[in-house]
Amino acid sequence: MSKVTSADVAARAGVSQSAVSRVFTPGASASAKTAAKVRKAATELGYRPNVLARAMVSGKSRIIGLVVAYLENQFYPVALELLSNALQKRGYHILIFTAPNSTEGVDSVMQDLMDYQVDGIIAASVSMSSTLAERARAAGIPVVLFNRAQEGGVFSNVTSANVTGGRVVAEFLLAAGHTRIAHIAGWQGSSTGRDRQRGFLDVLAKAGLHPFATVDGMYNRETAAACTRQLLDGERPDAIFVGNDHMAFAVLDTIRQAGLVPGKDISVVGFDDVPLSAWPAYDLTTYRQPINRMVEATIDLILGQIDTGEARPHTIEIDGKLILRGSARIPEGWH
Amino acid sequence: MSKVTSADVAARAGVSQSAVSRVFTPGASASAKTAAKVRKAATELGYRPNVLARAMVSGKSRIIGLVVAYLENQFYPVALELLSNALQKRGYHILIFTAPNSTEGVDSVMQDLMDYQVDGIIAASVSMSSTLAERARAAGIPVVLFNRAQEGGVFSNVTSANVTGGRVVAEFLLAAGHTRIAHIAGWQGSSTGRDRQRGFLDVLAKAGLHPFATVDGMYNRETAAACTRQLLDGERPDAIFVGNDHMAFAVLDTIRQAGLVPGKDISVVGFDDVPLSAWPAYDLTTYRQPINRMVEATIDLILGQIDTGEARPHTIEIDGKLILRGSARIPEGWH
DNA sequence: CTGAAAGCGCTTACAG
DNA sequence: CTGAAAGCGCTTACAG
Repeated sequence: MSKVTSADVAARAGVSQSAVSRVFTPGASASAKTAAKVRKAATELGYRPNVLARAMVSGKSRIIGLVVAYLENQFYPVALELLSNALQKRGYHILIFTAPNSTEGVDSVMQDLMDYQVDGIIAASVSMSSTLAERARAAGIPVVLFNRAQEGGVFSNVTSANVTGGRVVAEFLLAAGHTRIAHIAGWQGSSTGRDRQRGFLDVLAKAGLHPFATVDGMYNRETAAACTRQLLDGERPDAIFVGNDHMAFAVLDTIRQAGLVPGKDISVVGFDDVPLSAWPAYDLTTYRQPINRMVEATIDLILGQIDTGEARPHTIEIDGKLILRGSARIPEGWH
Repeated sequence: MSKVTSADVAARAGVSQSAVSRVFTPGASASAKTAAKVRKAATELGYRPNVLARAMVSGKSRIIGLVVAYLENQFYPVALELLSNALQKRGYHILIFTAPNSTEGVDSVMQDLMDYQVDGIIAASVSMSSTLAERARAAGIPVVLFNRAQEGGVFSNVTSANVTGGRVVAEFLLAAGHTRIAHIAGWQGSSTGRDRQRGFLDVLAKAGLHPFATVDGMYNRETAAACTRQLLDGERPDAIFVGNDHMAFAVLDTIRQAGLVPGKDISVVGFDDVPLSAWPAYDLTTYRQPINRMVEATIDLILGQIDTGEARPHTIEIDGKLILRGSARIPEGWH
């Protein structure tokens, strides 16, 4: 019940309250003798500095707000864990906000976040209004969009090379000799969904090939499964590029339920390379988003902006890589 | 850059700073006229109360610390999302700490957590020392262990009926006529791993059956896969009870790689019923932990203790349910 | 209902 | 190096 304060420690150690504070402030000046007395008293009393009080006066909460939506998609728990570990190592912690998918929802959540005086905000897989951007800027809080870009360049963002990824997948499927290539796209309300689709269709067009079909899978399992059932009805595609792995699993399930064999009867390629993609049950060929490097870049960016106080928007795009597995026919010479 | 404070709003509205505070404090008294003036000024200035300052004086941060470890196991992201949503709805937010698996690691993380003056702590899938328990109690911070029990009853905890679950699985496999039943157990350093195993072996023993083998899978994919390969070498078990779904997926993968068919050549039963278990690629028979009810109970418990200030340890155990799918032979009369 | 004032637990110039 | 004092942005008795 008893909160031990620096004054309590000061009294017991026979020094001033300021002295106690200095001993617990890295870089502050305190004699070895004072430090020893203070530490002893602190230990005896079980004293630990109140981070909130420190945050109030220093203006630094050492809290990073994280807005996250699709936790069913394994990409995000993985990112969350990496982010949290790396931040913890640097003395920061994550205050988590699960956001509804709408811009208004995100805005209200972001507002909440700012009320906590977070030092920075990482928004994973969400978009937000420019009003909010203005507020964050006014408050001097750096914001980084993770795995999502934004029109107008008001926010910093870290993504993989989505357009290139889409292109590579198209080249891969073309090289394998596929001619009836469908695309179950990522949500077209998101930059990732649009960019991957754009790169993909671009290459197809250049090759003079019309896509067999292009539909919005909404980054949703059920939608993707329904789309697949429809595609399988009648004349079938011989390949499907799916906007992310999470949907691709549903596509593979549906294909198998139709009695077809992925990689033989029909090639399937995903996007992300979440851990599950490598498990034998799916063995999914997919374009890897280098999540480790995306997380590092995000952390460097946001901590850098917190340290320097400079918050100009940066755009970072990290190269991905096609990972060849069993769900798609492999063209000669690819590996 | 400019932080707008209640004093700024007061100046613009022509009232005292206390009046501004009251307008933003639910339940405090302020005339409609004052409230209107204040709200107008606040909106114009973009004022929002500083949650940290409020926390300092009220002693309530409205932050719940969450300690979590195994985010690869889908059970935890799901729990995290449910927890976060429910808490957000009640005006609380989650400060997240990813913990190493050791007791010391957890202790240091918990200490960090308490420095943030969290109102309560939820520890998912981790154990911690009784020293820490003492500290939390001294600080008046309620702690709830989620999906883990603790010796000595110092902490509150919410689990499913793990012993019963183990028993039910054993009865199920026995009823299906299996006689060479192996157990790849959950980590024996955890209460869940031990309890499930105990219930399971208990029923087998009462039926006069020796388990075909019992090994510790450590809640780890690779370990579980290695154990499975070993079990498949030579005379095989005809059924395997796996300590959680996360391991069971590796077991199913391994069985298939050996050219065997789960549910026909060998029955596999997991524990948890994570979303992936229902996907056709795995179609895993498993004992469901009712995660929604576990989350509700956890939140009721911790918010209740925060409100009342009473923090006696409570132990809550929630009934689970066996979910029948294709990975295990179904005995007559079961459904 | 409302304002002046104290105080939450710290950090940080300012003198010494 | 060290202490006294101001101040971070609020809430909350206390008078009126």
